[in-house]
Amino acid sequence: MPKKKTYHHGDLKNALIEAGVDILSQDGVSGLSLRKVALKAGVSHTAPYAHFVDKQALIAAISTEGYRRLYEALAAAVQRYENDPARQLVEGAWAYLQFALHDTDHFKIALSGAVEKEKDYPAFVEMARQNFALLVKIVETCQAAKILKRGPADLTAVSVWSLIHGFVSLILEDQISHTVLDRVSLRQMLIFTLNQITRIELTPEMFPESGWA
Amino acid sequence: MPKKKTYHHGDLKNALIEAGVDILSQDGVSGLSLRKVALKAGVSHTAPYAHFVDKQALIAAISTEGYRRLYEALAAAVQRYENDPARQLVEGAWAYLQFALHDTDHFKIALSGAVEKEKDYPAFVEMARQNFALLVKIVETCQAAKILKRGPADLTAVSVWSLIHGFVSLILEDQISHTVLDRVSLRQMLIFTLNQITRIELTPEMFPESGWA
DNA sequence: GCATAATCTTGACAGTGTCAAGATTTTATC
DNA sequence: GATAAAATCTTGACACTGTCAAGATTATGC
Repeated sequence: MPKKKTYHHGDLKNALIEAGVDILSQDGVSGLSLRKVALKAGVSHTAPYAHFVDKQALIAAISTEGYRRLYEALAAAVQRYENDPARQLVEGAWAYLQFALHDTDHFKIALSGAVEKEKDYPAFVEMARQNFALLVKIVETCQAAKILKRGPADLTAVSVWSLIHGFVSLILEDQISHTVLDRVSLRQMLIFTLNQITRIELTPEMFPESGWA
Repeated sequence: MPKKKTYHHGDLKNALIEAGVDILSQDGVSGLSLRKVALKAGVSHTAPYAHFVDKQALIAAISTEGYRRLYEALAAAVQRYENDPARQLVEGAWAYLQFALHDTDHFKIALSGAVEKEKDYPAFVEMARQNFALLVKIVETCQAAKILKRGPADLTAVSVWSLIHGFVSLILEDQISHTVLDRVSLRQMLIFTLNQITRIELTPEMFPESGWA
């Protein structure tokens, strides 16, 4: 993987982020070290300091990339089910869950507090803002279609996000009782959970898995 | 703090857990090291290995203690508002939030996946089971009072927990937009969120802060 | 073209989790 | 009650970590 020719790498910053993402999916959050990242990028162990003030800054960059991918997944789900608010809600939540399940450590590092003070990293904040804005849009559409309760869309979006994020987090932490999970599928449980906040009854049959994600 | 007399400590295991809890609240999750814990307990840096197979095992024990305290807080809220299901729901959620805000790192280590495989620690699993059982009870009471939708109580409990846990997690991660948080108080936002799943309208005025917690 | 900045390397340091070997104390067995 | 075994704790070591300092190399601006 490391192919060094010139003294200057050329695009080390992005190479480090890429290497970080790789190591993250391979060794998990606890296996992500600056030195391993540097090694994978083919530079010495302190080279990253030319581009990131400390490890937190690199983690923030990796988190930002994670948030970007999550946005892509969400936006794809929204776009695929244009003019079908209920489906947008369900598939958006489903995409959120799928991302967390398949890119677990990337999800965790971005949304489970690996970065202590994300506020210090504007790019991260901006991606977070975009994601939230997308959610608010979905919520507004759902409210217009009388699928969600009326009320300030941004407040409602926080509630909806809380519900989905909580469910996904508890799944990842393996906190949900197996007497429950043995009885219903993840998708059924997700739809059941979404049902708690919708004004119409959502059934799994209304949302057959399209199997493309 | 470390007062050593005898070669054998006597109750080192619990002393280590206590020291761990202290360090956790002082230096946070990232500042929690085996060696610091050992030092605080007044023993050498490898003494903990006589009681915990590795750091994860100590973290599991600390997490279990965290879960125990959370249970105490929840049980107190439930008991205080006997025969008032709506209030039990609100104050239970409020206690969950307060615990997370005041014992942030203890909450995080127990419920935000610091332990990789909690399943391997029976005491932890048991505390988790007890907490969930308490929640199921609250949910059943609320369902009987037509405050929550009907449906399997344990599934509904997962949904309710998801909502509260997600909200608390997002608060802790500082992920919730400040354009929202500047407008409403945390308690208002929590009640607004709970309102998404209740069949009756909860207003902050119905639940004045009792200021005892 | 040359000074200056950016980039990268080498070397060091303190702190980490964990293992091995041995010292000390308690417990169990006869 | 002596003694073997087990539990507990210490000392020392190892590899790995994030980070700093000093210097080497390359690119950039005037």
